[in-house]
Amino acid sequence: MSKQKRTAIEPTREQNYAEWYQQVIKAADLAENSEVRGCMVIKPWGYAIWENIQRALDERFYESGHRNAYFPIFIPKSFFEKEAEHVEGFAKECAVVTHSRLEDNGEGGLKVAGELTEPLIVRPTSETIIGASFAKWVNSYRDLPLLINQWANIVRWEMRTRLFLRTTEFLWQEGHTVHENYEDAMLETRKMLDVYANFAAEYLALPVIKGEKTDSERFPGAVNTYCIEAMMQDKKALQSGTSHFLGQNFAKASEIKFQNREGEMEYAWTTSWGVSTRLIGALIMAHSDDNGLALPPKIAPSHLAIIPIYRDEEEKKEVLKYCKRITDLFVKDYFEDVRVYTELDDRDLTSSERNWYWIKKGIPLRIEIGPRDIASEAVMVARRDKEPRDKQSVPISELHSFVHKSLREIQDAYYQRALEFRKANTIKIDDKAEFYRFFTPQNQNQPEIHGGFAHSHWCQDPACEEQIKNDLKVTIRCIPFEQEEEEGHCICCGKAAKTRVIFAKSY
RNA sequence: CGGGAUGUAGCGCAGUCCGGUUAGCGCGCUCGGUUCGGGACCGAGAAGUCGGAGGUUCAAAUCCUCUCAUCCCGACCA
Repeated sequence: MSKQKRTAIEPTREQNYAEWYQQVIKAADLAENSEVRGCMVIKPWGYAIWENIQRALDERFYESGHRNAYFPIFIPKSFFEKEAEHVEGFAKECAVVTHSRLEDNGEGGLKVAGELTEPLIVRPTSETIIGASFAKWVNSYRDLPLLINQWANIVRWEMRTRLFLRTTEFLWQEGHTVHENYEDAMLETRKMLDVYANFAAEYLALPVIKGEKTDSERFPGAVNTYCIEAMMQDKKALQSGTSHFLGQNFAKASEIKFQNREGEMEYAWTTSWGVSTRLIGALIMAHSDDNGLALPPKIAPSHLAIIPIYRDEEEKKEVLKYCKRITDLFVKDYFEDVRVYTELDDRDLTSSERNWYWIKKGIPLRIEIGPRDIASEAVMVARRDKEPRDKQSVPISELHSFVHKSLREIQDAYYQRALEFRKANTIKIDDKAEFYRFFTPQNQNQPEIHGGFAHSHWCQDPACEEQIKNDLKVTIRCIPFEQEEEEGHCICCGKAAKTRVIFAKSY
């Protein structure tokens, strides 16, 4: 059949986006569903991406004065109850530990025993348990600001899960800070959102929109929730990170008080902010294509796949010797702040099979090395951002600089492509009928990829937000920071409105 | 938790309506040979509690009852 048109991933994005996403993960061997409902196993290639995310973010947190610490996975129920909105927001998705022991049930099985006097909640987020520590640590304005970060796992008992995007247990980072006043806390909240946005752009090659959540989407217990929103290739929005200004709400709940410069006792101002393994989902859906994963070099676990090509043992020996010269060029080599790693793939498979294997894994560069290259003192280099058969010969003498130049170009190309995709699918809409048309698929039974980001006016009435959500499954992703004041009419009710918000379908 | 569907080899499926030798097919896996810079080909082979329990029957993957699990659509969400 027409081999030229065969894609490594089936179905394609166009055919069935949700299934395509699953297949990309499988083909790249990033993760798999575990035996435990809703929980995933993150495999080495996927976990390495997470470690790279950690490394880059951790450095930024440290540079901005934050220090890592670790708090318990269990939160006593009573702690959780202290902040009313907070409880309400998370109550429906908590895993609760009620017993401490297993006993023989007399039928070859086990029964739970040892009921706890107070149930423990497996943290869905740590504001309350960390608050309890902070209450002890903060006594004076001289103790502030207190800047703490925790890398941890979290459990939220979601109904429907999808690898990386929404799993019952997930990995994340949660920053928790305490400040003397409103301004400092607000500054911190916004600063960390910038850290996230810059990280997303520079490392994940992911352009994001910074903005504020509406009341209905706000973190339970927060005063303001800020977020970064990214557009996936199915034109849906993915919330990729959040930063919360908590005001004095949690300080009051946890009794975080300090003696201020005037000698009076005062409740502190706190913030919290986080990103999770969901970022890997964002990464996948932003850049991957119908041939599988595509990784920006600054976040890729490995950068060069070296594929030796030979016919017999004798040729193999010679080619491998030549390969050693190539790998030696990149020993302890750095692409900007990222360590360059190479993968020598001399498995007993055909060269094309090995080639496609690395294409599906998203490795930025593939280097084919065979007898012809030895003769010409060169190698064949292929880039993941170009067509699979698009290869070029590069002399060994230029290979190191060529690789570095290419890595930079690939990183930029992914960012540009994602940015252009978002631009092409973002429009201003002022007419209600057009708005409804924009978010309605042609084929209701099997909705095609449609919609995008709609910048439209909103009157701030939650009823309008609710109406749109019910009619179209479209929500306000955020009220973007960057926009010019422009009088208009609410896209739903038509009343006068001053700001445009971003409407989109979302994950 | 409501509506729909599916459980058969590692993966993807056929067979079930209409019960009948040894439960098939594709991919993958193992071995041998030929290949090898666009996902190789030929030959041989291994691999299955037909989700589980109970029932009907001379006979059950197939019919009946119960049960468990998964997926999709809703409500919920980093």
